[in-house]
Formats: sequence, C-alpha cells, structure tokens
Amino acid sequence: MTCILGGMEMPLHERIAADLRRRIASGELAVGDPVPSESQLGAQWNASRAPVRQALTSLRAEGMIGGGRGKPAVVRRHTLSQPFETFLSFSSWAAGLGHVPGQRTLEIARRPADADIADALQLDEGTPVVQLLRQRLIDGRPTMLERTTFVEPVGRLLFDFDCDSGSLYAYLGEQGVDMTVARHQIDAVAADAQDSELLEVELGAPLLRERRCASGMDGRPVEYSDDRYRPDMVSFSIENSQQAHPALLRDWRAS
Amino acid sequence: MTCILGGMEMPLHERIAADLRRRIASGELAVGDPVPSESQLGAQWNASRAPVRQALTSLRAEGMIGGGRGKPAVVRRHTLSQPFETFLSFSSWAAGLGHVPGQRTLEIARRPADADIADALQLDEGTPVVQLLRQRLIDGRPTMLERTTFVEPVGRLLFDFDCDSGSLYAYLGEQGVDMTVARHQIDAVAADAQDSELLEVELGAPLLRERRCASGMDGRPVEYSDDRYRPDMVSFSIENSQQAHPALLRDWRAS
DNA sequence: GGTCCACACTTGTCATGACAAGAACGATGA
DNA sequence: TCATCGTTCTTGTCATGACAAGTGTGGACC
Repeated sequence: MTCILGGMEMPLHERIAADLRRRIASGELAVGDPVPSESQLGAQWNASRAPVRQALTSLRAEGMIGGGRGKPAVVRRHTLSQPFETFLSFSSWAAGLGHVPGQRTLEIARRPADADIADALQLDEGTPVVQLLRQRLIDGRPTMLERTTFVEPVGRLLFDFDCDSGSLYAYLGEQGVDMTVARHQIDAVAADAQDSELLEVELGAPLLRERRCASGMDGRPVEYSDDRYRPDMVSFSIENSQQAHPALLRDWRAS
Repeated sequence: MTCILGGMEMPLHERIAADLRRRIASGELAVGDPVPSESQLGAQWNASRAPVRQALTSLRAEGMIGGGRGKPAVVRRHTLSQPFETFLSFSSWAAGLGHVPGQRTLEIARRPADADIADALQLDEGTPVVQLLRQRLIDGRPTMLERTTFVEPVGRLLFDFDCDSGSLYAYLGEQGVDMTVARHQIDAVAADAQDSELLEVELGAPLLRERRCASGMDGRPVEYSDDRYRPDMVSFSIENSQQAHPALLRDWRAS
C-alpha cells in the first residue's frame, strides 16, 4: 500500500510522515480528528519516539496538524503544503488531494519568441523557443489552461517525451534541468475566446492568472508560463505566522 | 550578554538558536562562514546533540543556514524576510514605492455577523462585529476596495480612531491587539455593482481578490477582510528558491 | 448539582549511545 | 600535474531512558 508513496529506502520518519499525509488526504483522518498519539504511532511502527516526533514535527511545520504540550495533535487541514514542488506539479498536487488529475496537450511547437516571451526569458526577440499549450483537468473537468514556454535547449527534450504520461518536471529534473528559483506573479484577467472555449466559461469571465518564470541556480531563465485557473475551482492561499515562513498553496474548491 | 535574548527559562535549544541568530545578525558570523559543527556547539554549551540539532534545524527552516549530510553548515543569510507587515499595511507599501497612498472610509458599522463572517471569525451567527468599508487610492486613483470585519472587542477601538489619518494596524498594535498569524486566500471575482462604482471599472470586470483572516498567537481570529484590487494596477508576486521560504509581495503596475 | 483537586496521559526537552551516509581532504599513484 | 582512493569528519537517523510541563478527566467533597 505504501509503495506508491515511495520506496522502502525512505527513512523511517519520512515513511511515517508520508503515511499520515496519505491518511489525512484520503479522509481517513478528517479535519478535527485527533492524530494517533506518539506512543500509539511508536507502537504501530515499532519505532522509538525520535522518528515519530520527527514525522509529526514535519506535518506540524506544514500546518497539517495542530496540538501542543499536553494537547494531543489534531488534523487542521487536509491540503498538503509543499510550496515549490506543489506549485510546479499540477498532477501530484491534485493526486495528493485525492482527486483525479488529467491533462491534454493541445499543442507543442517550436517558434521564434515574441517580444513578451523574449523579455521574460531574457532572450533576443526571434530566438527559437518551445511552446506548450496544455489543458489541465480535475476529475475530468477543465480547471486550468497552461501556456508554457521553454528555452530551446530545454524545450527540445520535450519532443522525446509523452507530455500526457508522467510528470513533465520530474522528467526534466532527471535530464539535469535545474529550476531552483521561480518568480510567480498572480493577477486576474478576463477570459478570451480560447480561454472561454477550453475552460468552458463565458467570454470575459474572471480568471485567476499565475505567470511564472523559473530559473536555474545561475539565474538564467528556463521556463515562462501563463497559467489561467477557473476561480470557482482553484484559489491560492498563503499562510504566515510571524516566525514561520509563509507557505504558498493551491486550493481546490469542491463544488 | 544573552539576557537581552530572553530569560534563562528558555529551553536550551532555543537559547542556542537565539545565540546563533545573534552571532549571525551581528556579523560575527558572516554570510559564507561555516557555522560551528554540532560537536563544537555541544561542547560550547555542554549539551548533547539533541538540543543542538533542534537549534540548527530551526535556523535551517528559517533559511539562515545551509548545509546537509556531510556538508558542514554555512551561513546563508543574515536577515529573515518579513513580508507580513508589507501585506497588512497598504499605506506603507505604497509610500515605499514612492507613490501617494490615499483612503476614504465609506462606512463603519456595528452589526450582527452573517453566516460567512461568523464562519470565518469562528463566532456564532448574529454575534456583533464591526465592519469597515474603505476605498484605497494610489496617486488619487481608486485601486482597492477593502471590506474588513473585526471581532467586537477589537472593532470597538476603531470608533475612537480616525481611520483616514494614520495606519490602522499600527494603532491596533499600540492598543495591544495581537495579529501574528494570517491566512490569505487569493482568487478572482467579477466586479459587482458596488465594486464597479467605487473602483471605476465595468460591471463584471475581473478583479483580484484577497481574503484574509488574521488571528492572534492563541489562534483566535481577530479580523476578516475581503480586499478587491484592480488587476491592471496591482498584482501579487511570490519568489521562491528551493530551500528558502517564499516571500509574498504586492506589486504595483505603473500604467 | 457544582467545585476543586489528584491522577493519568500527552507532548516538550534532553542525555547517551550507536551506526549509516555523504563530503572534504590529503596521500598516493599514474 | 592530475586523477583516484581511502581516511576522517560531519551530519542524518534511530533506540533507550528520563524528567518536566501542560491538559483533560473523573471522583471526592461541599
């Protein structure tokens, strides 16, 4: 069962944390339910308190569970907060929530960069880039429209990859593509004709737009993307306490 | 020396972390410098590895130090970003950009909470709350519409305050109101009649909405706000590197 | 019936010890 | 000179044990 969450080579505390995340995401542990106590978890996994506490600390940092000294931990949220990865990978985010992600790659093309793209990717206008147009689905319903542009050396890898099969970013990562820093810009736009058709909303309906520019550690841009979400299905949320670091999430709205 | 960092009653791992933060902030440990190893810190503090590691884990989560398995920790940053203040105070944000902020408080009222508000503030429906409707301007142009609701004990303070004079949050802070944690939810909505009139956009135009629920350290909600921005004037941006925590900013779009 | 308190349970903190995994560095050989 | 290898150091992981601090509950008492 736990094999889908990762191989057995994971450290014990990560396996415990992954199992708890799964149980929370699946609804087996609902919001407000008490999380098994440290001693119970220790008995279940035949582990000492150290890895159990490490797992719980991890979930606590993600905001999934609450509790404190003397207060048994309770489930606070069922979303997983993995800011960067989650933001990149639509599929794993949806899957983590227990929904069925889908995607249809409508176009993949190599063409010269226009002014906007060239500016975002710090290229000269006319430099060849690879553009991808993908419709993203959740439980079969159109949720997001993704217009992604890669610089040519990276984009060329996509022609050898079935974009509708696995995770694109996992594939690029395996190929040695480094995308460690990203800048996201979020605003609202009215749906144009193409948006309207592919997202099944009215022309001019408000859409939540996320524009993203991802770069390698050296600061050279690798990808630029214009993602448009149906605001009735997805929103973004940020949680920040004074001490803790804010976490950016993508929220799913069951409707 | 360490007394300014807190009383002696702090747990050991917090004292170690606080001391390291001080040494890093003061420049005694500059960016790039190696942090004392776990064994060195253990000897310095006459402590076992557990509290030392807990302290280092804490600093690592804050992005102040790097390192990893086998790699001795090094100082990465000497400050921690605090995007919270920026997000709360519209005025200081605009002023920091060199623009002229303005505001017109259109309504301040004490009324019973409706279902949505009651849910957000964890009150019973009908509990009295204080609501504020404010139009925010930049360089004289309508930019944002703010519908804020405070729980009554906090909201009552506003009747003794000229909302159009100074910073509201600074005033509340002086009055001892604690708002250390906040949850922001961002999506897009179509402008309704009131939005349309006060933001000077067409009916149905896309607006960028930020809903915010701020709480005290004890987790009790203090304020709930529904802020709607003209997307042609403001957007949000988030910057994240792989390890470091993302920072949320509000962006101004000169037009 | 309401109040107060002792007790059980939970989590937080810390010491000690052990082994594994990865990195840095110097010595060695080509 | 440069590549390679092994030693050593550092951090990651985990077991065991102990006490402190806070919470919740049930029973005794008024």
